[in-house]
Amino acid sequence: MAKYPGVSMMVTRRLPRYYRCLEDLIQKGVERISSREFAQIIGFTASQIRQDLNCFGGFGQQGYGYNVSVLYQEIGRILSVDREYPAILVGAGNLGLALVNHMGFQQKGFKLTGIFDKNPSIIGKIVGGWPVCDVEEMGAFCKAHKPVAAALCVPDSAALEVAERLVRNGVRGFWNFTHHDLSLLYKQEDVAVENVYLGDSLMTLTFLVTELIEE
Amino acid sequence: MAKYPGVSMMVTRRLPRYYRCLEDLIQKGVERISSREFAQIIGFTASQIRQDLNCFGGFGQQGYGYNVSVLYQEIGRILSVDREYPAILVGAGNLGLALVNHMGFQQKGFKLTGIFDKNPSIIGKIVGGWPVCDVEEMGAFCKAHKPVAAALCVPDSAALEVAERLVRNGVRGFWNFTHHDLSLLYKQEDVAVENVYLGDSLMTLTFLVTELIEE
DNA sequence: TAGATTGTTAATCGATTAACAATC
DNA sequence: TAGATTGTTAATCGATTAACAATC
Repeated sequence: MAKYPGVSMMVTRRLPRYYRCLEDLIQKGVERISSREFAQIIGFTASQIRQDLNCFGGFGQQGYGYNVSVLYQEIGRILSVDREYPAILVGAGNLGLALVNHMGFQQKGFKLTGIFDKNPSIIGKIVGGWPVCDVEEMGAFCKAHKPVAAALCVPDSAALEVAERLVRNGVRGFWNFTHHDLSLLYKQEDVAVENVYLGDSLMTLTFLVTELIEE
Repeated sequence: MAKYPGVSMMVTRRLPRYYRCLEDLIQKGVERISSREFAQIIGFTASQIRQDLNCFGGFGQQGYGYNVSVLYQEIGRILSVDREYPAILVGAGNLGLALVNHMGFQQKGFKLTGIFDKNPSIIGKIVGGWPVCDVEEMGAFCKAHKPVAAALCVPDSAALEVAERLVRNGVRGFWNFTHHDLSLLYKQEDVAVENVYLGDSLMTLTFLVTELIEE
């Protein structure tokens, strides 16, 4: 059973925003904050912040507000960013490598445990401390290391096949950079999918810019 | 004045999905499609599809449905993906390079016209056909080439300064990969911001996976 | 205690879905 | 013409905002 069954996707997606914002506040030495001040900084309404937080518990105190570091810890716990779920990267192209080098998988709930690619000219190279392995070894690796999630940076054409293979091997979450909506595939089964459609994001910007500059 | 002033962000963000899905259908040789069939494939409801499309015009025909290639063209036009707005990339680290090499800026409304970085060891290298230039040259470059948009792949700490410099030089849109919410900064001014919070996206997945696997 | 600010309920707003008349 | 499916209006649903009593 899910710990927070009633929580909407809207609220879920705001949690990381709160978390990061609180991190900044700690950095700046802020100890307490009211929903009103918080709202100003983060760009939501005070009502929404209080409403959101109360999905998970009463972390504030009337007349005082919220203790920044307490709230930070609480949201971190809710997000489970202190976990180290074993995760793998499939597809060590430009984007995949950028994610490994640029992003901290750790401190975001995951621990990278393997990198896989199909391209023989990449296999064997060391990336972010890990040798790139042949995708053919992926099945055996999963049986041994039981990765919980996978970052999918393979070409669109390979997305479905790779995803299905991983699900058969116990992977329960995808950070999906392909353009195949995997959440459609796994609606029934218990697989979490976070789609990152970079192409769509750029096209959205195109639309917005055009709306702005075309008279 | 905006061409489509009443269109919500919700609808806007679905447009690229429609566009890509139609592309796939064309590839598969599908000529016509009803909102019902389309809904099945894309994972929305038929009502929503018809509602969405009618924000922009009546592209269908009663009793027939939608002509796939006509609809594809129409949505492409609405999104302005056939434009070639001059755009630059600032920050040629792993992520920036991945975007240049992996993404097609062209065919998504933009044309990359320059790449900038602060790091002397990167400056001068050729990436995606363009030499990486010193950020110090950015002002002069903007005056000469008038880029309309910028992909921001600089460290968080540099985000605000770079963004402000670019806005002063006429940039009207940001594809923002930093964790500073630029849309907060330019609420009043006419600057479009598409925030891509990869870290938040990964934390969201962490939350979803935890909800799934913790009993 | 008095002032401040939460937690929570009620009101509003917007987005999605359902229904159906218009029409190809 | 009859069948199918749109465009569009009305109903529902969910998310955001406002309000205020509870309480630190």
